Amino acid sequence: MSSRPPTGSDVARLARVSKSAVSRAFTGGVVSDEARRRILAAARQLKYRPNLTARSLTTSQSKLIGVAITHLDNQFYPEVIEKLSDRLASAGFRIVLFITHAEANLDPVLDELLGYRLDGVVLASTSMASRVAGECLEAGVPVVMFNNIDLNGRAPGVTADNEAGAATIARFLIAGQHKRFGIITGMAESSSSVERTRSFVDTLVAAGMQPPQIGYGQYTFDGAEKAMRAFLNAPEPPDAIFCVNDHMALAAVQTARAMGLEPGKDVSIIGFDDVPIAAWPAFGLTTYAQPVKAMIDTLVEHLVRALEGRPTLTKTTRCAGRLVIRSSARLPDGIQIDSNGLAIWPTQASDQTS
Amino acid sequence: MSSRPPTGSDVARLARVSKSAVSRAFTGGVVSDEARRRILAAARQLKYRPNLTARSLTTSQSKLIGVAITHLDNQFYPEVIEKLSDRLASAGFRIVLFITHAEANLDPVLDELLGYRLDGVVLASTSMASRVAGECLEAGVPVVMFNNIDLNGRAPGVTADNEAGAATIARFLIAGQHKRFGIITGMAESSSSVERTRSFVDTLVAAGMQPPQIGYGQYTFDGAEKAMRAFLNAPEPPDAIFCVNDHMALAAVQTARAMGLEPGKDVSIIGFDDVPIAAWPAFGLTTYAQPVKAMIDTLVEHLVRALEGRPTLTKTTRCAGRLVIRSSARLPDGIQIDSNGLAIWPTQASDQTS
DNA sequence: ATGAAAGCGCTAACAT
DNA sequence: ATGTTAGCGCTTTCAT
Repeated sequence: MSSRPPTGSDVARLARVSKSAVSRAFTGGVVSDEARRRILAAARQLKYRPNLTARSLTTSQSKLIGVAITHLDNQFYPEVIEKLSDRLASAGFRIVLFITHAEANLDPVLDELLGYRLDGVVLASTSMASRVAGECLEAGVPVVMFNNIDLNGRAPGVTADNEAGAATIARFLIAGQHKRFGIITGMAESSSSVERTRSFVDTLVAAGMQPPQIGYGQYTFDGAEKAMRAFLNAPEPPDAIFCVNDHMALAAVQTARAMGLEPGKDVSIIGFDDVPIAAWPAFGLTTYAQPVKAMIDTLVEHLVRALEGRPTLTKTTRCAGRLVIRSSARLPDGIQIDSNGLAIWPTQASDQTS
Repeated sequence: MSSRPPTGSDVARLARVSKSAVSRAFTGGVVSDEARRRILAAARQLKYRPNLTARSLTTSQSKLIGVAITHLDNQFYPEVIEKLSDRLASAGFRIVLFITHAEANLDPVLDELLGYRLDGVVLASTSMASRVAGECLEAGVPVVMFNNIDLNGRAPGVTADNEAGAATIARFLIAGQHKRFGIITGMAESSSSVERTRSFVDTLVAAGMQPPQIGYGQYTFDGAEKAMRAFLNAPEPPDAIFCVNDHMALAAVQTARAMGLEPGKDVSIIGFDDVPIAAWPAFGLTTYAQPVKAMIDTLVEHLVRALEGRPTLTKTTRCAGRLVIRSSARLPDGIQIDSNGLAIWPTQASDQTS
């Protein structure tokens, strides 16, 4: 059935114009109204669509953005991908997906990543992100890091304001009269985890509190559960626990319940992300919401800037989020409720570039 | 920095061979060991990688598979995408993502979908899937439907065995001595929803039960919650409710609890999918597990077959899943527990092509 | 405003 | 085994 998709030449012949005229008609060039009419008619008749692959060969623009990401089981990322896809689509770009499993050998992935002559690459929490970023940059492909920083400081990035977020959480917990703190961290090489952890610890200590006990959750449900059990079985269990992402916080909430403790009452648990299910009645997770929309906007801005050849920043933009107060952590006195029915804890604004 | 990526000619020149030799070296053609050595050395030195775009122009194979999907908020799809990406990657294909929001105008999407000369397209629960399938097929692009059927019966597809699943659920509920049934459906145009609903109703009626009350959940959390409230506030509320996917079943569980009812005790709720969080302690959702792995394998098989020009089936393959029994629905007597600690309800095998 | 011609980087006959 | 040649389908000078 599929003889061969029609080409621009086919259309040109039928419309009795040159190939160039067809090209112009489809790329917004100058064509007389009469010619355009004939071309469009011929194109419709033949069901012609410009071959984007051929176009990209001449324009050296693929209109394709690579997105590298590890596992989608953290609810946060599907959300990010969906929003990113939308924003990029309206700018005429499509996403080529690279789901990387901390593979031993990066080279095949790199060959593809660079072979497709993608217009840009987004590196979201990929293992070996800095190495990949370096190679892309060397090949002249713009890179933007997402919730992740280039250790070599060459690629721009966008993250939530991890410092402010973790500090806000610490202060909220202190204000709630908690005395013994715990933290469940993510992967050791994750900058998000590191930054949130450091800020949480620093804020606690600066306020004269004991530094928190540390559990290593590896960003997994099971890891968080294990860490939580260790906390709660200890002689002096923490009464306030910060999990560096919601996925683990949700695990912590359930583990606490399984051990007969009611989150928000017997023990306070706070997460980071504000994934959709954090708001579910079964959890009511208090968490620091990442400003996904703002982050994506910034990300796309970086990308577009680089694409237009404008000088690309190599800074990491940190977007301020906000603490969404629900029921998994005990409230301090004097909390306000906003118009959405969400409690809002005053947090100093911070949306600067650092 | 980015002068211009090196081309095969650059490598050829440096290695003092012809372009074709370089091409052969990178595509597994015949080259003498000596030549290959020089070529590879030159390539490494120049950091050369074949331009996949140019290659696809000559081979008319892009090694790109389009995946169209609506919203990722149903936990089931991230899982599918991840597994699909893995399987395709090992066959040398990458995914180009098309997240479609029931848009008014499909044409721009189609122009892209077909413009990239994708090697194949997967249509997963997209609105207008049949229309899109038709256009792709006409353009000579292989299409496989996922959990969705081509109304015109031209594209092959793979789904879970919805009939068997819903029937198993109905029988399980009947065996559990339930008397009044309810069902919360998805979108009216979703074949999965339609098939599951029909089979559930038919099985109930064939067993001499009253047909279920119907709630329209639209596949959304809010829709399911609303339907659930209507059920439970009625004078004669159902004591057993089947939600055609887990996303809604999870909403139903929480709604029941909010109304003071304990799922599995006061009311039975069963879902369909077995998304990861269905297994979380907070839910313990009894649900019919879609055999994702088998489905993906079959899907990729269809794709590869079409790609190799082998005669493509236009049948829909229905993969048998299994009922995973947890705590959200009252147990019949005589249930067995398998080695995973999951209860297994005997279900007749069914993995045929229909 | 339009067409002719060149070329993007690659592979695939077709020689040799 | 290797090189030469001719495209793949498009955009883009450059003339006219």
